[in-house]
Amino acid sequence: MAKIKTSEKILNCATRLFAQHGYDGTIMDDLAQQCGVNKASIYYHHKDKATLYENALVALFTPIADAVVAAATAEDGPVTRLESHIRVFARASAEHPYFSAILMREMASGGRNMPVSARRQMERILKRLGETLQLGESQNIFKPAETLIIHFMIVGTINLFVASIPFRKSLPGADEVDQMKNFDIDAAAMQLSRTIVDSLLLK
Amino acid sequence: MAKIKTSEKILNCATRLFAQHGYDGTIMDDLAQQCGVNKASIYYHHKDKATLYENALVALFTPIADAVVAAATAEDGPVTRLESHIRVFARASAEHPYFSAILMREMASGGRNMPVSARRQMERILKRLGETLQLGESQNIFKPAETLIIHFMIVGTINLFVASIPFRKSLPGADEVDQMKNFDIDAAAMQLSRTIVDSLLLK
Amino acid sequence: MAKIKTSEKILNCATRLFAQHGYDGTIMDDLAQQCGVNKASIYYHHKDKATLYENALVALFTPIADAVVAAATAEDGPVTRLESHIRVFARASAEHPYFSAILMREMASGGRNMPVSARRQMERILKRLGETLQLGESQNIFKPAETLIIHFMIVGTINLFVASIPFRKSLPGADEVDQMKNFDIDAAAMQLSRTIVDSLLLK
Amino acid sequence: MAKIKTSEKILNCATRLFAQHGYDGTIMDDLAQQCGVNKASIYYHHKDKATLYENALVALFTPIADAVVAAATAEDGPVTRLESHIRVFARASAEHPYFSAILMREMASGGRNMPVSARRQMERILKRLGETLQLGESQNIFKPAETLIIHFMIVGTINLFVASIPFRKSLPGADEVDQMKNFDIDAAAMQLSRTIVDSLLLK
DNA sequence: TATGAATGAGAATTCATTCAT
DNA sequence: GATGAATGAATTCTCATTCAT
Repeated sequence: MAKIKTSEKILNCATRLFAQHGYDGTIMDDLAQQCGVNKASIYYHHKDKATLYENALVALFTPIADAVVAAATAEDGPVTRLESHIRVFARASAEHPYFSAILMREMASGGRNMPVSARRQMERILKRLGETLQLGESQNIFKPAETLIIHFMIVGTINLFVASIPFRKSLPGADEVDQMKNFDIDAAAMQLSRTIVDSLLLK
Repeated sequence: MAKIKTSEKILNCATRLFAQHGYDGTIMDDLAQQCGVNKASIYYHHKDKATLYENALVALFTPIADAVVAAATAEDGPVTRLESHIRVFARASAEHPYFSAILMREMASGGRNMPVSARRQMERILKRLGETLQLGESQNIFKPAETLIIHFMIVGTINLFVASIPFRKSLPGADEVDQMKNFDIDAAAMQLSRTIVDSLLLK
Repeated sequence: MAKIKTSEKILNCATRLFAQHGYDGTIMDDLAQQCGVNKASIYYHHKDKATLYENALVALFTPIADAVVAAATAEDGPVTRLESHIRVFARASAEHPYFSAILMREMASGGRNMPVSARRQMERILKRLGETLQLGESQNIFKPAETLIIHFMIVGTINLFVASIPFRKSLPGADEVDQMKNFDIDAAAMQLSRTIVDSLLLK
Repeated sequence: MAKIKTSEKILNCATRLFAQHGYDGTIMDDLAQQCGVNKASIYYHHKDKATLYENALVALFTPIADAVVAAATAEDGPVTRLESHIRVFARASAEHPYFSAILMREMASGGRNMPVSARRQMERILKRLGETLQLGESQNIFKPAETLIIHFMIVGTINLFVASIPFRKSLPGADEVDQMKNFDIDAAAMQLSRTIVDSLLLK
């Protein structure tokens, strides 16, 4: 069993803390303690807090963008391609639970502080969506639509869904089937997908 | 011309800073400077930072929930009621530009730190939406749907749209009609509305 | 008895520590303790360590330059003027015992880090000396000489003399009249003065 | 071409850094980087920072004291012996440019931290000067004078002259013959020499 | 000998909050 | 109500030194 390198251990731990508490709310002392390394080690591997944040975001955003772009490419028709785009984005968000929280905070800041390299990844996703919608339009399958709005719809909805899971889990569950207890990301993605596709299809 | 009371001046300024920088990123010194009052005055009027945050959130969330609830009530049919719900929520979000940023940060934190009084307001909005959807279902106009997902769709989309306006405005706009420059909240609300309603309507 | 303002108390104390330990060797914690104020108070009054250093140097160098310039002006002939220049510089150095140590360290650094405002004061002294030598030359009393060398002779000698007093005081004084125990600044100034004037006078 | 031993490479580099930044201002990380060795290697060769400093100072001070003592010995008369003392000290200082800076810092600290072995070297120089002056007095060539003052005059002047060269070189030289641009150590030594001898000679 | 990694003890600076007037 | 000053408790970052290989 290969030993996880300290540098990565710090990065993983930092990602979690940044997601939970935000940049300013994350304390380097806590980070050191939580990953069981000396505080100075963090600085040995990651220059400073800002750089650590950048490193964490790039490591987090890149595989998600990769997955979404690859998934959309694998499909032929615009409908299945769009469905795939949404499903894979939703699953990737659920699998990297820190992604949504971090992205939401960044969007809340107007993206002003988001490292350029992380922003690039979001742009890759947006661009792919635009191509898919364009494909649908050109085949007279989709109505014309604002890519950006659709993008926000997907990202905003999934983000909220995923980021609110811990909160909803913590609620005193009065009812097992209580909708506040709905954590099934695939079901959510499917409803979102159907909603968007339905509204895009030319009758 | 009525003089704005110091207490309110502080509250307004604080709301902006909390939206821009988050709770941890907001510094009391800056706040004092930006509203032109002495730092000690803040404490004279607002106990401490946490209380100030609560006060700011309640003052921000309440009128928005009021507007949404009132708007939905004013309509008769489920479709117009839902449309009204979305349109008013979108407009209110755009008019209180700090609302979206703050709500997004809170959701990113899983709502763990959101003052109860602020959370109540979000629950009022969610409840109203549930009633509207239920009305549509009982009249055989809407398919059954998960209220929470629809709620996240509305809130997530509008939040992202509004919160990203400053960022998008700051982009070097190559093209005037560039969609990244789309700031028309009513148009965005309408597309969102159509998307959701289309997908809900029984064919 | 007027209360010494905290800001000045800090400045005085800082001047001493900077003289004794140099910029890098001076620790803000120690400073706070030694002047009996809270560490944060230092930052309330003086922005940061570098600024504090600047403030200390200006407050230290200015009165010395003032005294030297004024003294030279009060005399008529070049000889008495030069003697006065040296004597007053020596006395001022002895009265502000931190001046010599700080100046020596700055010269050791090649003056690279000396705040401009402090450097200005040294330039005033050098300029005054140049005028005095020029006066002597024009009256056929002095031989031509390099102002800078004479300046270094005065400053270097007095600096060493004054800065070494604490060290020499700490020596186990075998003999009361041991020259290493010579602390009489006026006598030292006089010998220096005579040395320089003798060598300058046209025979 | 003999390979410079790591140990010496470190020592040379350390001497420069100590001269430029002082003991406290010299950082072991920088030292390692600047001499291109691993930080741990420094400790392999030199125990710790304090010891390294001692080693550097002894290696620097010893040849200078040797040269001065030897030079004075080679001359017969007190005048030429004194002139030689000054000239050789000046040249040695100029050839070992780090000597002046380090000595000035040590004097600024009152010599409190100077390694004993380094101090010994300065004492050899002082002792030799005393003997030369004594010789002049006993031959009725020199007036009585305080050895220590003469020593300070020599050391203080030359130190300042040498240590300020880098700074003066960095000045925007308006004029080529500008005296601030005077770097000729021999000329400076000669003027200093003449000044001191003139004032010592019995008329 | 050499080196990448690790670390305890600092050291500079910040920040929410309080106090005296 | 308002304000300049003060402060204790963090918080980020540094640095001399050591360790394992």
